[in-house]
Amino acid sequence: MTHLSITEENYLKSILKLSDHNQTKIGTNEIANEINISAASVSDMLRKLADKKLITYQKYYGVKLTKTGEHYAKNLVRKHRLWEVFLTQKLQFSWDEVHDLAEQLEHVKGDDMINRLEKFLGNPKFDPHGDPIPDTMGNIAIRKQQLLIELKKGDKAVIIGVKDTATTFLQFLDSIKISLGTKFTVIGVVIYDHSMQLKLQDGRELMLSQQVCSNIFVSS
Amino acid sequence: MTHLSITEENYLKSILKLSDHNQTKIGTNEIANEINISAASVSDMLRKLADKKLITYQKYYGVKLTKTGEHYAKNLVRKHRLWEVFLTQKLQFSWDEVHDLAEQLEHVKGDDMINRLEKFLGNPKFDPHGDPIPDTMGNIAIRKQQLLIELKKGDKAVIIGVKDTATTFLQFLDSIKISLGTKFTVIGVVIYDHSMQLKLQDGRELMLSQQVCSNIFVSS
DNA sequence: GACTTAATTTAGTCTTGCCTAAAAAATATA
DNA sequence: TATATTTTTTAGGCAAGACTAAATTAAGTC
Ligand SMILES: [Mn+2]
Ligand SMILES: [Mn+2]
Ligand SMILES: [Mn+2]
Ligand SMILES: [Mn+2]
Repeated sequence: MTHLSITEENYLKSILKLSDHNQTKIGTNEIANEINISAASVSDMLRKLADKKLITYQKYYGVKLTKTGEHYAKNLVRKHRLWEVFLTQKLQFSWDEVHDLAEQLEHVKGDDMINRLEKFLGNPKFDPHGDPIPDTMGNIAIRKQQLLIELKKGDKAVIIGVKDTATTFLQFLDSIKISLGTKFTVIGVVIYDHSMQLKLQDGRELMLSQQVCSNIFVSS
Repeated sequence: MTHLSITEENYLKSILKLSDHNQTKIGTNEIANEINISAASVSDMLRKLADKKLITYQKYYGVKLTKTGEHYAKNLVRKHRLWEVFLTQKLQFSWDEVHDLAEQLEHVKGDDMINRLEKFLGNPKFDPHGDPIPDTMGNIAIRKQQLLIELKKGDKAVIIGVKDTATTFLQFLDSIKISLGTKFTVIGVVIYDHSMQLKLQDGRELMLSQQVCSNIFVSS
């Protein structure tokens, strides 16, 4: 495999992210928006990535990762998430602090290092935000999960991930002592604004807004 | 402190390395040779580094790090060596495999991360090659050490570092089961070529060439 | 001290990755 | 279908960091 620049890696990662659960082709503007770069620059880079057979690109009609491109992108996600686990599990960072550091660490070359890191961490399957860690082949564990917002009164579930990983959101969850693994029962749903009232395993009762509930993944 | 590019960091690191135990100014060619870049390119960069007050630079008369430049350079060395300890102690890499990975890891920004890493590693004072790890202030522990080649027949000592860290040299030492901490007595010095005969603590006897003995640091 | 050689800097280019402004193509609207 | 709007691409530039070739300065030699 050829050596990719950090920039190229980041483009592939963005395209993968935008493709998630979405087969259709990705537009230039979407990518530009995702990585905060002008559409003109993205257009330039797409041509280069297509030349390298990392994406299929038809002018004016969007892009899609090739198998090769997808492989690189998933490997990058794998590295990102393993480093996030390292930072939280070994260096005691909290889940809202690790993303930016992982953005840098993911570009360090050395698959052997990453495989050793994975083993050192005890072969984790999910990162600190509940996102699955691809294996060396790019395979990703599928979990049956749904958004908290989709639950009904009386449903019991456990929190297994967050959709939004913004610092403010994660810190808010910390402040109300909610984390991955927290078990609860839905004891009410407000019709007016779709806030949800939960009863946690530890006995506490909590009211969460629709926006919050739309960004928490649960498993029943 | 301003943000330095990886390139700038590497120039500072090279200048520090070349300055080691050597107060005189460093020449353009020396740097060019150290980082495998043309002298013309080095000349360009020196002007830029001088503009940023990271080095003092007088055209045609060489360069020297400023206090600021030295601080950056030592911090880089600190990061490099801590990552090398991580790779050997936690990921089980051997001492001949870690340098290139550390060359990448040292450029990851985040002093907090490095301080946590240091603590996680148990505040090591030396890296896997016996080189001292600067503290956050850039202070470096001084050890009384000398080269093996300087010893005389009958001297007892312990190996505490290597001067050459080339893969082939380190693998050679592995192959003859010599590592940091190995204790020995000099039982003979060949007059003809200055090879040295050692008796190790485990009873083995070894003959080492002058070149090998010139690249091993010992403490008595 | 003049001449030769070595070290260093300058001049002119190249590539990567970004930008803005303008042109072109696709899509939406009437 | 013609026009307006949005999206995307092209054109032209810029900065960083590299190169080679040429010019300049310093250092060494007779
Ligand atoms: Mn992340
Ligand atoms: Mn994550
Ligand atoms: Mn090293
Ligand atoms: Mn080292």
